[in-house]
Amino acid sequence: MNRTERLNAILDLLAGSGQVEVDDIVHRLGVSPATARRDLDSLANERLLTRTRGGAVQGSVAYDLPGRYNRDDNGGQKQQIALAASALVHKGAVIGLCGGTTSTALAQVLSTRADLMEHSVRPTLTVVTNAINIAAQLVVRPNFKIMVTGGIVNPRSYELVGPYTDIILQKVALDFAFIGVNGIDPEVGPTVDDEGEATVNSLMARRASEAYMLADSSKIGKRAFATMEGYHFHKLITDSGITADELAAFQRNKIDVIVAPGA
Amino acid sequence: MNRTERLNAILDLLAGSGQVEVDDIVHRLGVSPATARRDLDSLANERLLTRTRGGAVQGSVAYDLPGRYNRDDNGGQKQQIALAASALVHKGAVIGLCGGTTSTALAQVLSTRADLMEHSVRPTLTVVTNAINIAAQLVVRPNFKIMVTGGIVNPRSYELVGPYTDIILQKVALDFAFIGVNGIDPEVGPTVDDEGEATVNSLMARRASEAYMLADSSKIGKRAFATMEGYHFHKLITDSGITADELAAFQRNKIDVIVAPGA
DNA sequence: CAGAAAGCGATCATTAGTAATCATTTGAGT
DNA sequence: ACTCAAATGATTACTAATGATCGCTTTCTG
Repeated sequence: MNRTERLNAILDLLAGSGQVEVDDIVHRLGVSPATARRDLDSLANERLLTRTRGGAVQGSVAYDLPGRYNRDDNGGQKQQIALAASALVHKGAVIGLCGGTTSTALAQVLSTRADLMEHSVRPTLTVVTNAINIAAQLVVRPNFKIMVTGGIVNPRSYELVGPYTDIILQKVALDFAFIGVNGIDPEVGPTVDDEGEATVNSLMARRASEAYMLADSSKIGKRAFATMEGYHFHKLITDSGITADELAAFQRNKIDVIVAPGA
Repeated sequence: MNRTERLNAILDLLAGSGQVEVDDIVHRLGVSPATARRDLDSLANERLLTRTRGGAVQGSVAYDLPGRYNRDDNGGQKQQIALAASALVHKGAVIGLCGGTTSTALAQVLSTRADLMEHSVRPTLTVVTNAINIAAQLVVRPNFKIMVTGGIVNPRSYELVGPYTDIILQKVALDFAFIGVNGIDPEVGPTVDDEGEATVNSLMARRASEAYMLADSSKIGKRAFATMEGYHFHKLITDSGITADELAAFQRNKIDVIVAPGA
């Protein structure tokens, strides 16, 4: 049994009962615990499951609290970026969130912000997103209004893309858009790995009064596959890992950089 | 029982009665009071509940979600109905799935069907759904193509409804539609609890060559709030709990009934 | 109002799971 | 057959989760 077969077998186990343990994999597939963990970690990286201590659970649905994802990520860079972005969002705002880990972290921060918790007639926050994991995470908050764009699911990123996505995005107006990117270069601008996502991202940015790119400092200087044409980003939120040179380069290109304080 | 399961179990207890005590957790889940308190504190941090002395009460969160993969219902009626519905679906089909527990069970069955597992260039199954829990569940199958309709999320059912949903549904053509209903009466026809879902359901049915209602036998004779105008259903899939009288009544109204064999 | 009882937070030892490293094996491509 | 890279399993040190204990605070009750 090779690695690919095994990964599929793990997904099967998971589909059966909604969860799987390291020991299950060890016994049923006959590999060592080390390999079982590595497999689970790979699948978690692909966002095909969520790691828990001792195993994994299906998907990233809201109530399957990923024990670690929420908790000890608190000092991480993505978390810092998310906190900085959250600080911009006032009560009652209408925001757009695309997919990606940083946006997911932002959704997590927003979903636990105390001042957005109160019950009221109007939603305390309206979120438009093309990421079904973000929608699933936020939907347990009855005081948030969640709109999903529709489209074809990209299984690697949980994002919805395609022409149907665009149709719906053209019908909304956002106060803020937060766009996670896979690479951000002072010259080339923001890039992502998937051309479909690039289209959705730039369209979402255009529908917003203020559009922010989210990128941790490791993405700076990187170039991914697809550029986002049709929109010039002016604002970037990143972490304190950015160098002075990079900061200067962005300023030369008229991009405001918000640096989230370090941990 | 690991931590993740336990947190879910606590939310279940809370959803049942609106409150939960430390002692409940200690006895029913078999952990120490210290752990029970730590669990409650974690959930309170996530704003999923509100701590009280001795336990916790519901926060501003809706957790009675149909996405809960019916762990204890596996041999149940819904499962039988799902198997019967699955038998109708051939490889390569384009199907529509609305939300609800029965549809979720069908998604579960489809996602583990061996003949739909093979890798190929074309998707072995294309699923159009307005339920984000179903999309999240099926997206781990790379050989399925998943399309989400878009719209406003109904936090009680995980379903997307509203005008944006309709726009996208008008652009697809389905081989089969499977519509879960909350009530089915031989005279009144199918009904659901939410008028938005009724609209989406009937539209999805109209877009399909063959539309099936899914309803376990307890729903027969019941009437929910919203009717589905604009489409006359001809086919119902239910379980063996249906009575001969009910069966005859449906036949008088020209509705074919597929009875899933008992467990 | 006083005392009892229940709950709580803090701390610590124990257990189980994990990350990191390294040697060995496997397997694909030449 | 040979080489090299990737995958695997074993070992180690580390970290998270749990349950027990203790002293303190809150709440109940007589």
